[in-house]
Amino acid sequence: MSISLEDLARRAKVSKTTVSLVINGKSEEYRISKETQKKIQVLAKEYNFKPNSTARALRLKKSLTIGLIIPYLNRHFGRVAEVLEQTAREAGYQIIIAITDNFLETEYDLINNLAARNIDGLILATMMNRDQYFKNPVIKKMPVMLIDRRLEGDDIGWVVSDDETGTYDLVSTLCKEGIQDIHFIGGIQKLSTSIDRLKGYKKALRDQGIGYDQQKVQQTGYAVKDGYEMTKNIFQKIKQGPQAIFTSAITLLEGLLQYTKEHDSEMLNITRVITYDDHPMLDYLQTPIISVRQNAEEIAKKAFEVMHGILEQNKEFSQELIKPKLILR
Amino acid sequence: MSISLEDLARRAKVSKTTVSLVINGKSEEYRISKETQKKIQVLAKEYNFKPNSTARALRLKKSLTIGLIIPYLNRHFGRVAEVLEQTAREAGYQIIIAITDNFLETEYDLINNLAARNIDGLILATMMNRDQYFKNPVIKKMPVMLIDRRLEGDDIGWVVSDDETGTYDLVSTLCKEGIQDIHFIGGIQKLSTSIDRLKGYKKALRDQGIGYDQQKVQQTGYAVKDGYEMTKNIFQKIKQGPQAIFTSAITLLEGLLQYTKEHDSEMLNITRVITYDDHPMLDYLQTPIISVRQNAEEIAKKAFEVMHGILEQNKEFSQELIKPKLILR
DNA sequence: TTGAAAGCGCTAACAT
DNA sequence: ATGTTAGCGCTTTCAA
Repeated sequence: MSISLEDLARRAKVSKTTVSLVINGKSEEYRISKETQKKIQVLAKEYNFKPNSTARALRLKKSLTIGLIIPYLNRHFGRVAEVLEQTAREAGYQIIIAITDNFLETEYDLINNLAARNIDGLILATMMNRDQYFKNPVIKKMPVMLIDRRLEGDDIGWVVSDDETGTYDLVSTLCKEGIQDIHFIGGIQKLSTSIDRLKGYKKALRDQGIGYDQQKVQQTGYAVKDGYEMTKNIFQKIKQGPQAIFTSAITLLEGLLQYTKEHDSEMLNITRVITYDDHPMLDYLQTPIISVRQNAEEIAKKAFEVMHGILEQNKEFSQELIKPKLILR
Repeated sequence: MSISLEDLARRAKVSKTTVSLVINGKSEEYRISKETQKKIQVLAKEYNFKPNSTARALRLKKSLTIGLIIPYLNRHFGRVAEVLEQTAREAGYQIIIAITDNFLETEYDLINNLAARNIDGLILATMMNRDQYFKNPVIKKMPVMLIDRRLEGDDIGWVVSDDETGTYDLVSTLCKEGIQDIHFIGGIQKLSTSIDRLKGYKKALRDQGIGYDQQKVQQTGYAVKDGYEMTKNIFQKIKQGPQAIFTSAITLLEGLLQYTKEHDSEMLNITRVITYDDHPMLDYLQTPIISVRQNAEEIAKKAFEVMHGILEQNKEFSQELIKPKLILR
């Protein structure tokens, strides 16, 4: 710990007030004499004085800290966190990250936990629904921006990928190759990511004049093993393999690849695969897999920008759809 | 902000002390009556009371916060961060993450930055050398554990993968397949990861009776484009392709794959590839790539355990080598 | 132009 | 078995 403001005041033979004013750049406003300023600044440098941020936070009831709650630190969220951290730091804010593993109960815990740490705002990839969201006592009292998953209504701020359009483009591309039989492997049904991606899928089929078949849609969860099981279900029903499968997340794709590898890799010569989320390694697979890359950087920057506006400029929250990028293969 | 301890005391019609004791689990020690305990606990739950951690930190001069400085949040470090976060939280600690992108200057900035936030300890994947490390004024005054990269000497605590053995096993495996011509594509030369991996490579060759050829070793950096360039160098010298290439990190492997894909993917039918670091997608590449998976979970847990021991039990730092796992393909 | 003092929410030594 | 009180380091109102 470096020396305290009081120590510094004593050595400079002035009051705490004066030191505080100088340190916080309010010398002009309070007309502290040049020489007093100088004296304090020199001593501050000499003793490497840094105001104790804990005391400051307690007094100001502002911690210059923003909480980030996400399901995991995989490629996409890892990148979001990385960029958010850097963007925030440049603006003098600290990000603290907490991981839910997609458990609602964990999310509740973490929200309380972060709130107790006096975060000024929260950026959140939530498992809650609208009801749960508005019932949460912490959420009610704190600026919140959702990322990744949005909730209905114009009274909640969010920055998410344009999942519907992304999926629409992806599925349409395939349809235009003449493929009609496209199975949908999805994640957690109630999340907007799932809802919007399914919407895009349906819309693409409709626009291409292809009938929608409920039987071809499965949504059990985002884990690798979910992808594995859903793939299994498809191949057990259609022995010769379907024309195509869409996976709604990279983890589900992993499950699919695992299943086909364990069983009959040749299947992927017949079955075309497309996926939401991208990964550089996809470039090097045997099977060409078309994907959609979410713009993690843009999402992070925008989310911070809006949060910053709320905290420091009394701005309103807003809702932002970020275009993902189709990666043809 | 939730209600304060004082509020709670007022509602329970007891003093702050009593509430504090009950909340902090010292009821027995101070023989608070069962009914008082009950009363307070019920009210605490009812009002969702969480002690203000800023105030607590100020009073105790402990922030219950540990800084984590790493180069990026990729797969390996992302996993380390994830596990560290969860482990720490269970012990009542908060992790704050900062990203250097492998720039020494950024690292210095971040160290100062975190220090001003009163972190109790620092877990650090450093770019510093021994000299720089001991000269740093912040480092001198704070418990520090290195991860990923170690520094020489027994006066610094660290938890890192056993890079030498990992590489040794990897290279030996290949040698035993009868392959003798193995090129080494490495990262930032001065880091222990590079030094130890090169050591393992040399030792494996020696033990297999294969001569070491300086010409076959390149180490320019850990970026994807470094991997690309180093691969290019090899293939431009050896038109028909070398027998094998070892890449010292997954990013370098990506560079290699990119080069071979852009040029002549057939090359990988001749050239065997092995890599430090693993990725699930490797299972699905055409070319079977043997890899070494670092035990991110173990590294994170151990690093926290040691740090926790230092902070709360006056234990000494220690040095821990964590065994990575060979993944045959 | 500067200082005194209150108070942010909590813990713990000391009292009762 | 529980209460009183000082004080952690800082900012800010009010006073001088």
